[in-house]
Amino acid sequence: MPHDESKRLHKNAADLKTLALQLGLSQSTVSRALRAHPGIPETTRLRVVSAAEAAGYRPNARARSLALGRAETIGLSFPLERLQLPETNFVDVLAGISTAITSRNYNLLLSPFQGDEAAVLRRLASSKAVDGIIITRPLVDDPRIALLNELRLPFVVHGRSEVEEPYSFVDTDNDNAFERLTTLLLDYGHRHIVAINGLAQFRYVAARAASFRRAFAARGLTPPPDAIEFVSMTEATGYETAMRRLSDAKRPTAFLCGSVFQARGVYRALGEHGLKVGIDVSVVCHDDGVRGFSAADFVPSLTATATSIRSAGEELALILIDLIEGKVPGPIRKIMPFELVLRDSVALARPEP
Amino acid sequence: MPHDESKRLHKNAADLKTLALQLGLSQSTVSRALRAHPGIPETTRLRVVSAAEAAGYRPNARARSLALGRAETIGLSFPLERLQLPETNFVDVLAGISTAITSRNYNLLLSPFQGDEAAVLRRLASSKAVDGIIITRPLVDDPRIALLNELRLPFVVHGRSEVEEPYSFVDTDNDNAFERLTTLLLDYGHRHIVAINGLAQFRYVAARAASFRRAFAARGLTPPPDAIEFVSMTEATGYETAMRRLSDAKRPTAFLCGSVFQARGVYRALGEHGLKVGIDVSVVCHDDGVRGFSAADFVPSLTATATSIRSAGEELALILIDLIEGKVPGPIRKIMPFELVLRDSVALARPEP
DNA sequence: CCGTAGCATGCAAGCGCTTGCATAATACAC
DNA sequence: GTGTATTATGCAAGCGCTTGCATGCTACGG
Repeated sequence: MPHDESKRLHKNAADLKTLALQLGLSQSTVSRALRAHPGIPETTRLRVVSAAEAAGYRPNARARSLALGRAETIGLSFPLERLQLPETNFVDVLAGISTAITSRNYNLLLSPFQGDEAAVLRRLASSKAVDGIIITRPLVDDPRIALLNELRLPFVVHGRSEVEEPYSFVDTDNDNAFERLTTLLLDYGHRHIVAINGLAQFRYVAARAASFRRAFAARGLTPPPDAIEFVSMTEATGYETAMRRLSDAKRPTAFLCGSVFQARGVYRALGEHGLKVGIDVSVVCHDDGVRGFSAADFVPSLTATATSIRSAGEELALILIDLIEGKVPGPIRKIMPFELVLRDSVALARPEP
Repeated sequence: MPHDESKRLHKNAADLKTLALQLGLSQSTVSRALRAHPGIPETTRLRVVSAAEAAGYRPNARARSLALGRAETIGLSFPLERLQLPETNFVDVLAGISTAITSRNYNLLLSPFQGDEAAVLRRLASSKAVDGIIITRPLVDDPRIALLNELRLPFVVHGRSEVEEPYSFVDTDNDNAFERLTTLLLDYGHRHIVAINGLAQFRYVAARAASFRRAFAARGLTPPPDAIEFVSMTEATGYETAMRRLSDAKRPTAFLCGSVFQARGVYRALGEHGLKVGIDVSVVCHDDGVRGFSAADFVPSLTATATSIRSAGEELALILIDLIEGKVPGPIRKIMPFELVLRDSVALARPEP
């Protein structure tokens, strides 16, 4: 360390001990004054605080978290690919989480993983690197929930699972949104609707499929078994699926998409078939409010159930922090609201030829 | 804590002490065995390691970092907006960093901020929350570099600055890439080229402008002063700029874009003017390899200097970790390679009418 | 003027780990 | 069998903070 002396030239109090020394007080008093503990008279507190400020003192987070048993840090565990795929709403969730932790003065530890997520969660828990964790994309029957309960690490799930275990979550209102979208198309006279859903292993996909059928059932109808397509949430699959279904013997009159990415593919497929969206064929969609993919910007603009996945991210982090700090008791369940925004992509179904 | 006893039911060794007790060894020996210190016989080491594994023991990261003075965590400080903007290569950098820290077994602490970055850096440094930090988007004369040197916090900059201070960086080869792109257009006979550059406050923008002029100078030419446009890196500004310049009295024959986002806007503007890319007007671009925005996928495909900003992210983290661990000495400077990929967006300039 | 309540502050243990130094045990040369 | 290397392990002091408990002091009623 060639510059060791220069460090001492700044009369910065690097630690509590020297700060206490400078003030002629004990570490305990200084520590308590800085944390505004009751029993410390206001005058001392002010004296200590201003001395700390002048010295540029900040408590050592490592020592503090060891003594306190809390690190004021939350973790986010996610498969590395979610940052690599072009079409992902993950970044928006991350932005929401970032906003929340900034406002609550927490830190965010990113835990990307490849392969075994359980191992990552175990490591995070037993190494006490974080006070709690956010997990995403739960499966229908997700083993991580039981694991985290067993590890006694506070956690919040983005989405729901079917497990019996108690857990906190923030989820999109899939049930109502998809029922609403389906009902809208039915109202407009559509009966031959293709729902482009996500991959069946995720719980929200099942929920959406059920809502779709429920909307039909509410009018005494039953959609044909092939009405729902279970494919990934990308433009490419939206395109391929639409292309395939448009060459069905009986062409669908409407498409319901799970994401704006898929909807974009559907628009393209319709264009290639020379069909006009909102005239020849109707399209509706669920819109998570992903940056740069607004349903409002589609041409023609896309009727959609709008929600903010960014707000969901904020909510996730806020709930987790409340849980960690014991401000709220048991499992918190939060369903994010949505609204149906009517735009130009839906027309009355043409009478059957 | 209602479940306190159940914790003890698992005979997991929660800490070194109990693990040592179980093994009939001292904490020192167990600690050294786990870290494979020399002087610990192989047989003891194996015994300890397997016992630790069986007990599911993992060292407490908080205690470890306090004792060690290192947290095996790096920080990434960035303005919150960079996660909110739709058109950003930041996520790709993040993906690269994530990959690298996973492979080196480090953690990544995200420090989004709004407003005063210097305060964030100060906090990060004096609270010892991270061992080092990555900063991005340096200004021509960036004060953060001096600050971090003063704080003695290891850091790496994504990009370069003009400051005298020593610092490590990873940067795109802006100089050669833009000279190469400009030369290509000049080779094809273009003289009336509009370069759509970034905002002038960033150092890379200045470098790119200089390279553009240098390519002209190499043939004894000088571009007109309005040849370079300093605008943000978005589709919208690419579009607006191109629209504006296409109605110049003398229409440009080629556009050189700083990012694929801008190039996308230029394509759209040309389309609206009824001009064919690669026939009527040529377009070249620098392509950072941003997810989902490949120059190869443009129609017609876009000639570009290709680099991987994701690899740059990896490099950033690897260098920072080497710096932290003292594996490399002073400032490391790394310029990422690129290659010029010829595609269909460039044609010979039409002879002047 | 004494006793005691209450206020301001300090002592010291402890959070769980690392590590310099010491010590006990063994090996080997003579 | 003694002396010295060498090997295997342990002791205890920190890392910088928090906090339960103790202590000295002032103030006030009687």
